[in-house]
Amino acid sequence: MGVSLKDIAERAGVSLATVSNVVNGYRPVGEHTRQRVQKAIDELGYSPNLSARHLRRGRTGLIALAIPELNNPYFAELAEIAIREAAGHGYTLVMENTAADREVELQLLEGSRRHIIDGLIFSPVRIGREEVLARTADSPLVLIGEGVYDVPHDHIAIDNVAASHAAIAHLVAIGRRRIAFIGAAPSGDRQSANLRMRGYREALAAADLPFRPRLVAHTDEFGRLDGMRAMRALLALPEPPDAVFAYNDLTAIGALRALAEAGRRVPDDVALVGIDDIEEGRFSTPTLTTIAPDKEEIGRLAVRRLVARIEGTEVAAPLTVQTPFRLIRRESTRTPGT
Amino acid sequence: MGVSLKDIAERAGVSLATVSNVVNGYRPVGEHTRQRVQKAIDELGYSPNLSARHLRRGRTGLIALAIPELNNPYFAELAEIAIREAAGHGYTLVMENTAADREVELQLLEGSRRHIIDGLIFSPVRIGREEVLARTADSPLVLIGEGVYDVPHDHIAIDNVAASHAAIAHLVAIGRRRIAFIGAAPSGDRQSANLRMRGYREALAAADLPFRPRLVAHTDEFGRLDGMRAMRALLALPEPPDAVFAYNDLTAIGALRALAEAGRRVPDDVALVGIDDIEEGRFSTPTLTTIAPDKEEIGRLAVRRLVARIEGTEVAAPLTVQTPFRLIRRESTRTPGT
DNA sequence: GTGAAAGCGCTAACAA
DNA sequence: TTGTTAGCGCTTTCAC
Repeated sequence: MGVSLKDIAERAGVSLATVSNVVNGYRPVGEHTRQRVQKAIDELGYSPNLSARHLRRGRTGLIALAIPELNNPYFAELAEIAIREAAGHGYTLVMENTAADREVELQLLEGSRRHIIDGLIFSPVRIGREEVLARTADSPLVLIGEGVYDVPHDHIAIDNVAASHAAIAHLVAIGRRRIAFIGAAPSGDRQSANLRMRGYREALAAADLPFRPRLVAHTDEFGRLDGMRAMRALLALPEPPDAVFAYNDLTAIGALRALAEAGRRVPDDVALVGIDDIEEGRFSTPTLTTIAPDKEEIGRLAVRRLVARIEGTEVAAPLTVQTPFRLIRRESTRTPGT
Repeated sequence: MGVSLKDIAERAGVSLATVSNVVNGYRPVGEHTRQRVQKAIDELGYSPNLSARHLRRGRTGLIALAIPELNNPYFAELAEIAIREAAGHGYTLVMENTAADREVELQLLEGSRRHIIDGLIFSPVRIGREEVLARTADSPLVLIGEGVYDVPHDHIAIDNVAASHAAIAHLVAIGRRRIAFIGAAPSGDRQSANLRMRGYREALAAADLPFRPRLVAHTDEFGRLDGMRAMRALLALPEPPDAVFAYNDLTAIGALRALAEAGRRVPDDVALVGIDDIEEGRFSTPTLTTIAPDKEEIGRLAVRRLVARIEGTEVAAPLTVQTPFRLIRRESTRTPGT
């Protein structure tokens, strides 16, 4: 199986250590020696055996990104950024799909992959503070998304309550009064749904609008189908909403479809705002107004902080970083006269 | 760093080899011994160090899935299936994004990850038969998608020419005569685009329709934006098409948006068919008629054949497997009276 | 049925 | 600036 350091050493007439130093640059190597070694490497086509390196170093060069749904374009876009950033630091990123399953999330925390990954970027949805605190694995952990705070780990997230606020404020500003929320979690165990719900209620209160429980649609999951069903239910109300704030763009897209099927005009009859700024929302008809998190920043920061922890270059106490977001107004809230 | 075999051996009062055999089951272990060892494993919380195991065995337990765009939901859906299947075989799947870049594809073939992966599932778009034949890496390779045939590797794909045929035949059947194709590759180096183009021409000929070069729209990439631009160009023609066959669902979605912006009705003015059956097309307005490959089958089969090659259980000559596809008719071709 | 020991390829401590 | 060597944790051959 392939060319080893030893082969190179023999070919170049030097010791193993010297070849290793040419490859890794830990200590200086004479110019003449370096060239001979490099020549041997090129000729024989050497590449280091990572298993051996990692066995020795105690690290694998792999980091994991655990997300609740690979199918959600938001996470696919985030993953793409994280993969690129990880590669830039010499790490390979492996994706773990938790499928928003509590058991899978717990296993991940317990270090089911302990020996294969150096660190974990984790977007938990079914577990909370207690479970994270009870974590037994000892490799670095960076949390992304919402839901778990006050734990001794770096955490990158947008301010969900503020984001919801901004969405509702926008709907209020264009004159809507019966604003529905799609995507409340059924059992309350989905933290981010709770936060967005809280922002919804706070913003309603701030605008002096009554909170109407019937305008809150619960969903099991947060995909297109869930959004569509929820919207149908809202449309069946005696007094349907004139605006909808959806948990994410995916449920908003589903709502859009339900509205089209029901023959409602968007935004004239019902205005619509989502969260995530997935590309799909820039091409739907109508295009979708959304709260855009800075995915680039989230992905990059998460990887950077994780790598810093792994390599011990970061020693400061774990930080919770709020990344910026902005409202992107598109056709789904572009009403005449506003 | 963790509990090792040695710790277990000491605790249970047996040799390393015995513990290894309890863990791996390569040779029988006495019942009494097994229990003592198992007890020690449970108490100490042992899990094998994979780097060490892999160094010894010469394998890493990692397989890679290299795709041209993680952002394309088709590949995200495929990846999800492949990850699940790989896990079922005890492998971890890492995703490689080639970004449809020829250089990246070549590096992959040369085994840039030689020592980190046991095998590769590869969806090439910029390279052809020669490059695959010149491959230097020696780990197993399974090709998916179209473009490279007659190479000594397993290959899973749908019959692209037939798929295009089916799409065009459907458009002809609902009475369309000026059928455009969106997604011809500019330089001809994108194999699958060429194949779909071929199917398009053949099907036109079979229906006694003239091939009109002006109805063929070239695109640089194959995303929503590309589809939108191409559609705009087609609409600017003196005699625009009455139907469009798009390279994939993503370009079709872009085309749909261009049609909406231009105020054209779909399917009344222009009917539309894509390929891939991504979920987005089930929720767009109108919903998108598509050629649906059997993603489940493709993902599962690719992983299975790769694992079989890695583990040497498959010794038969490499096979090209054509997986089934079917036309799913939705609103974008649902015309009155057909 | 069980044990002893070699060695996978590499890094790093120590020596020269 | 370069070389020697121990040992990371595991599997596997050979011996008992």
